[in-house]
Amino acid sequence: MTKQDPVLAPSGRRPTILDVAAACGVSPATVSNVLAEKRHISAETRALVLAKVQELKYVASATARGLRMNRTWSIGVVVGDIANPFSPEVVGGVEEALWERKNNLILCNTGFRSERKIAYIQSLIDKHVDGLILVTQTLTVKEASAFDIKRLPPLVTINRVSEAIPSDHVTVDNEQGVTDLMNHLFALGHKRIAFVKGLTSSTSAAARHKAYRAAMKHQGLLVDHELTIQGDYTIESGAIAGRRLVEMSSPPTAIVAANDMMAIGVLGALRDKGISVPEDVSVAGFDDVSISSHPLINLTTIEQPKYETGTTAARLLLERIEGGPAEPPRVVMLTANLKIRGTTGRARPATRRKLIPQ
Amino acid sequence: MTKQDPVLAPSGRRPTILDVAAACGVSPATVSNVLAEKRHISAETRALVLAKVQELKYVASATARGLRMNRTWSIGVVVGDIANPFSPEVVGGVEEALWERKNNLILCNTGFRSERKIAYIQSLIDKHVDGLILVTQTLTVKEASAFDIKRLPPLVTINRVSEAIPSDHVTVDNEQGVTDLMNHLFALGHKRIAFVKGLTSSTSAAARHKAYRAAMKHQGLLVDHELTIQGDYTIESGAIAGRRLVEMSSPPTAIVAANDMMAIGVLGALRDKGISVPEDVSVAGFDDVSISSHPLINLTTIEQPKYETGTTAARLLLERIEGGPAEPPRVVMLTANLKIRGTTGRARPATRRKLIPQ
DNA sequence: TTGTAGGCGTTATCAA
DNA sequence: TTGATAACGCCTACAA
Repeated sequence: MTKQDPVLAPSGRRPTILDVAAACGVSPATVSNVLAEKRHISAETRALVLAKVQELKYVASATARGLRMNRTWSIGVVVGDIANPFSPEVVGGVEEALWERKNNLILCNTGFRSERKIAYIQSLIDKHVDGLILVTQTLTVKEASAFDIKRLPPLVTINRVSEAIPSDHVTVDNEQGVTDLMNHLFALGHKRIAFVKGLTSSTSAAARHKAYRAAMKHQGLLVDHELTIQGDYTIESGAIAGRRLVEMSSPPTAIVAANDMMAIGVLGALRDKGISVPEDVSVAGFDDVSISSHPLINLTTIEQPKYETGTTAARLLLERIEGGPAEPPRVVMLTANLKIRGTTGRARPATRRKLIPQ
Repeated sequence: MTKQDPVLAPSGRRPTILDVAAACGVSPATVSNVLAEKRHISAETRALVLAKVQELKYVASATARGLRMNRTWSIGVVVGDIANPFSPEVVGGVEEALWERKNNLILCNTGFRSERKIAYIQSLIDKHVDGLILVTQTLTVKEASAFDIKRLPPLVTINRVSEAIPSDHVTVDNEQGVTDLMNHLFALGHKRIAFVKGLTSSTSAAARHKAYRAAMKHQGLLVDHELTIQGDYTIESGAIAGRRLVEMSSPPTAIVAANDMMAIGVLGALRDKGISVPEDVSVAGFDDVSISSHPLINLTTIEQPKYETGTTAARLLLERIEGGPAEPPRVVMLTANLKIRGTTGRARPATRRKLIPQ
């Protein structure tokens, strides 16, 4: 004889709305309405239903509800590299905002591989996510052609405008940030300032580079193309750039990297070469990743409000999902804050170094 | 006529299996079978169906399929703090392994808040995830009582054994790692070694602390309780611990932290106080977070293979999901690797410091 | 205030 | 080798 628990549904099987309805002697519709608080239900039945729901630990199946309502309360978040300190901070913000609205976050890590990005987005479409957030990623026209654009859910991009598809966009004021930083360096007497670029495909990287050149010109300085080095936002690329720069016959007195990770890479390379920062060279980054404020790094940088970037993107997306497509694409540009720390200082007279044999 | 914006006005209705069936003049069952490769279909119809599928860009709705098959191909991953550098590396590993098996990752960030953990797990149950991975988190008996345990999907815990529920478990050999590190310090002449503990609730933190005490005893050294400081795995708690330790009347010659973030906090505090590492004090951590190997940090630590921890956990989980609950819980213990870097050196003679006035 | 019934898009079972 | 049909669990017109 099997011992039946009168309260719990048969082991493992979760109770359905029918079980609750039966237990209460009402119709499933009533149970649904009690839970959805859609139409008025007599206090009596309401109480009964709620009691039974609790007793049976009934929770509606999100799958069934999703099928019926054509919603999943899930948002796909596509990042290039979750291990890059920038990503988790943004993702943390997205997560928080989604949590507040009872949505879930499906994390997709592309490793910046195009095919994987496409495959992931396709699978997100299959899963019927309600929306998509692209973190420092975009959809090229070519990539977008891989699937039926009409079936893409609402989209928000972070730090990189979407090429193929109009979408809401959250970014930081790159131009202002870099300009502030450059002025800080000019004030310190720097004239020979190098720039480590980010990926060319990145809108924000491009904007930062552009602002650098504009600031140089505005200051009446020549932009030496030798002093612009291509990086890819990784710490390693920063280290390589750093080595190259200090080995030059007439090296820069300051190095600006398009993000903190590269700046930190530069710092590492300089340390390995025994070059003092900021006495010999000044270094600065962009983002203000959490480790940058550590006393041992102490990097002068431009803060991008990463967490806020994430929450903002999520909220724009949820509004769009609820509100419908009526409004035109929105762009939110958060302010960049210059954080002056220990890696920038007065420029060493440019001539001195030349006398030192390589 | 309104110009339709493809993304902002999304949801061109996606074709269903019925559309494909109709277009081919076959039954939906046949389409399903072609796609699932379940039963034999004549080459002719097969080709026809596949062609139409391509033409219509038909993809089965994961929601409908999930409802029918009682599977979602989604795994919930619950982390305490996604911004802690440890998390993204593990999550990256999980993500990769899930990707290989075409599963998705639903990320839940609890901020170590119990109610949020409960609410998240409940929502994951609602969503019918096929499995759950708890990263440096556990379910206490009390927490587990919040929902019907029978309805919990298969579970894998990382770095913290599950109290309430039997589950597969992936961790690192904490004891061996700490023992190796302690022997390294002993060999350098350290006797007065402090320990910064992790959260008491963490199994791995407890194991690391235990191994520290065992090593001290085994070496015939007294464990001075003053030298054990409670931290919480954050960089701030490490900084606080560091300050307290060096302000002691007879400070330690070496400080071991239960994780890298706290060790890095210690380093920051020492730097702020002008104390040289490793000349005045040696410092070591546990995890080998990516920044630890940077030339400016250069932290001696014990590597936990984080990425591999993630992939292993995911694979155990997927096996369990496919294979059923038959087998008993498994434990995988990865080996810990001591990484000797620049923050550990010969012990300064214990007497010297006493002469220097505070 | 409540109940009935249809359908969301699949897959599985049975029948042909 | 293929087709019809019944679920899966829910929400929501429409009816009562």
